Amino acid sequence: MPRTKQFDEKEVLNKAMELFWEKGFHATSMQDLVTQLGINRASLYDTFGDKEALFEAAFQLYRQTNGGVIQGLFETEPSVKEGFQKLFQMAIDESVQDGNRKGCFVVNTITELIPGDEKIQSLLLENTINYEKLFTAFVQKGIQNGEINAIKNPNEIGLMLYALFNGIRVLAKVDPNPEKLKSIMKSGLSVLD
Amino acid sequence: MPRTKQFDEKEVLNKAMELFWEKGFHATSMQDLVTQLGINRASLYDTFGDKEALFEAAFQLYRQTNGGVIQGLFETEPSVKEGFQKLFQMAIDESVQDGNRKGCFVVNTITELIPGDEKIQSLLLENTINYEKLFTAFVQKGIQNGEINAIKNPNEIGLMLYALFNGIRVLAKVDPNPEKLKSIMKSGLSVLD
DNA sequence: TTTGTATTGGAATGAACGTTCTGAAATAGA
DNA sequence: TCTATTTCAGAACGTTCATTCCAATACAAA
Repeated sequence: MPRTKQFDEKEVLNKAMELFWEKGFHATSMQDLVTQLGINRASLYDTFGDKEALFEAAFQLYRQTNGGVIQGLFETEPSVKEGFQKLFQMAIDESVQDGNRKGCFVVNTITELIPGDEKIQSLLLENTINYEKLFTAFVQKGIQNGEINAIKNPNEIGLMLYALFNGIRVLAKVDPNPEKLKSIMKSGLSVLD
Repeated sequence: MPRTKQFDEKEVLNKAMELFWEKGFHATSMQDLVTQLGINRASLYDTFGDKEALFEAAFQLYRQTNGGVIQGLFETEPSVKEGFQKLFQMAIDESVQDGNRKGCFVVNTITELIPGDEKIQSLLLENTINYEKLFTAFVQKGIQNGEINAIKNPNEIGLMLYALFNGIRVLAKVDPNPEKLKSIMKSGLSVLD
């Protein structure tokens, strides 16, 4: 009976993600979204709700996409040291290649929307703890397979590497210099030796 | 001849800094500033110029204050390892004690205003490079006084510690847990051993 | 082809935005 | 005390904000 949608919902959400990722929540206006997404105002509201709901959907899409990549890398990579190196190198490459200097959507959101809305705040906390566990477990795996000295504390090292990962994403926004970022990675990963 | 100012310029700028620091550039309105600063709209514009100029002045005040503290610490602290530990502990304490979860004004500004205005962008780059040099030079000092093994690369380590410093400020915003942050510090500073 | 329902385009809403303006108030020097 | 000059209070400016509304449109089922 009804008229069919003239746009692909996933495609549109992807564009919204890019926009919020680049400009942040407050600096992105609904007008920006209407223009860039190429769909009508009313369709935007009918499909995704208000600005906050759309942002949250876009953020979740980012989490899902990136989280999947990292989890996949950790699961398939037999060497833990190489796994971490690949992960950091991926982040560095992304920063260096991104002409828009978007940085990391998660980091951007943490710094922009805390303090603030409680919903997004708990989402950010949950996300962080997930990543910390992922990092820690991967270090643990390295200890179990003998790659990493069993004296090391996997929790401490996992947390540290995740913090460093975030720090790199901040610095890469100011100065996307591959050599410099590689130095940081090298020195950071030396804690695994 | 003229009527004298009824407010202390430095005091007002300090309040503006707090507000921008907590909410960021875009989420802070001129109305917020007028209300919180307790001075008149016209006085605000006459004294500091427009919103952008006021933000920049507030940001410079933050840089000046914080940069002075760090530089002072590095100059007076005889032990490099202890110096770094004190620095990180200061950042952790600040994060844990700050009920408003403001985080670091520099990190917040990097993630909010890049990409964007070129003026603030080059200011941020200059600031970052300054800090990196400061960190690197302090590691160098540790090598010279025999505290740190001369095999180490001071540039790599300095950059890494500065990246980690920024990462901690991000994570502390999501989860200001002192034990966790201390673990990160401990593991990070182990590169100096 | 007709009918019913969801989508669409675009105008319209009122509030909030950054900024400017005007006139009254206040004070240091003459 | 008078005068010159600046600050101050608050209204007013034109834009932009997020959101809603209303016909007009388009399409699946009858």
